[in-house]
Amino acid sequence: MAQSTFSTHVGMVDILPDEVDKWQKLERIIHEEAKKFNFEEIRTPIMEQTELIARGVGQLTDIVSKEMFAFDRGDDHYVLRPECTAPVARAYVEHHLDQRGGSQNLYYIGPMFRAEKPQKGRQRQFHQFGAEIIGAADPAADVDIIAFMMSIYDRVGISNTTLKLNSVGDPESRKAYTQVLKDHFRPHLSEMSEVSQDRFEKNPLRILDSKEEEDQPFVEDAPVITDFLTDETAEHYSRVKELLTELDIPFEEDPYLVRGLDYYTRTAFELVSPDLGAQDALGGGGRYDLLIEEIGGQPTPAVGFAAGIERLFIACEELDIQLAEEEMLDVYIVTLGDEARKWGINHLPKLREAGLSASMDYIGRSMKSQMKDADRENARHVIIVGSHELEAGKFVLRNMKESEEEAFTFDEILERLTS
RNA sequence: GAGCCUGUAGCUCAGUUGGUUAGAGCGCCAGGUUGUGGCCCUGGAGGCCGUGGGUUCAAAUCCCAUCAGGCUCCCCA
Repeated sequence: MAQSTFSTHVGMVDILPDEVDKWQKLERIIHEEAKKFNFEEIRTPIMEQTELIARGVGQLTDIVSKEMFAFDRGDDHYVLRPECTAPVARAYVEHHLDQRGGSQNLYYIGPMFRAEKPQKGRQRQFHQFGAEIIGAADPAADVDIIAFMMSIYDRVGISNTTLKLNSVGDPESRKAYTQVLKDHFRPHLSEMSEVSQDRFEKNPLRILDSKEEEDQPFVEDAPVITDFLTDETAEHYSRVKELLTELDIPFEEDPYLVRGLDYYTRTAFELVSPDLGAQDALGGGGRYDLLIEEIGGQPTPAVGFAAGIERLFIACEELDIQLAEEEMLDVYIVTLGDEARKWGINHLPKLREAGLSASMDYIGRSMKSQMKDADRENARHVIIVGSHELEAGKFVLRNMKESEEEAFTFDEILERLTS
């Protein structure tokens, strides 16, 4: 690889012209699906106050404790947002969006930042799309969020995914469960991994997430949270499952699914794909009924999801899904000589005003090269302009797909191309 | 943050036990066609062999370090 003077920071990648088509296509799909599901887009700043993320995401999470890009400027603490749920919740509280009436159905697309060691499907600047329903406690909202998420993968054509589902309880059920869980692990603690021993104090639920071999025997026969849910939360959970079944959205219950962010309550879900390797989560989310209050708003139930765009593209590649369609150029003007070139420069705007995409050579290439360039740009038509044409006032219009050509006046050409 | 693997042209990759001016395909530029793309033919440009150090008469090749990427772990999207 040639050494260039500057390069991107580790884990931050350029999205080059050749790949940008698929980004635009995916964004279009997301906007269209959002419209169908009646979600409105929200765009929040890329930087937030560090305290918001710390409170919202959770002080003890990896994201906050070791993965934040944060800096101070004067008395202000800036952080590059590592996720977008806390920012959206912040905007909801700050701008009193509850006053718009009803629940707020919001979605976003944008870059997030986490200072992790990069690997496939994991970058320091990565992109997520996601949605939140704020102000609705009904299980129907949980299911609508999941349906919205799934509809995007359906549109893209990624179908071999597994939706994992769990309920992580409310504070009351979690308290009871945590007690039982600790009692379960305590006698074996010395035989368990260091991380798990650490989590035992900080967040025992996360031990269930452990992939350490020595932990497996104890995780396998651990009690499950779903046995300790309060009546209300259990009812909520079974209602979510009923609705998913009614909507023909297949899911797998995973009693050990624990989300890594502290704000989740009740419903938790994750969409995994066998096409992704180690980083196999396409997206995930859940209910977070405590977050809005935690960051200073009124107690407000909410549910949301976030999904990784780069991971979606990796899955597409594995499945041979071509997202981008070929870009076409309506007209390419091939010019021979200075007079022709002037003619071209003068007539390009007329083509564009007529709503056509139009281009020409600016670097004085041979006719053959200009034709090749037109071909490369996927031009539907080429207008050939040389001294003969200028004298006759008729220009060769070549249809590149049919390989047919005929001479017309410029007005006739406009007429033919726009009709 | 830890372990393992890999860095050669814009891209994908050859390069023998260390041995002259480091190769191919694709792409790019040009010519074959005094004014016609795709196919074909010919030619050309393009490499500090990731970077720094070491061993050696001699290093893309061996050794060390470092950086970057990949795979696991961790974590998550």
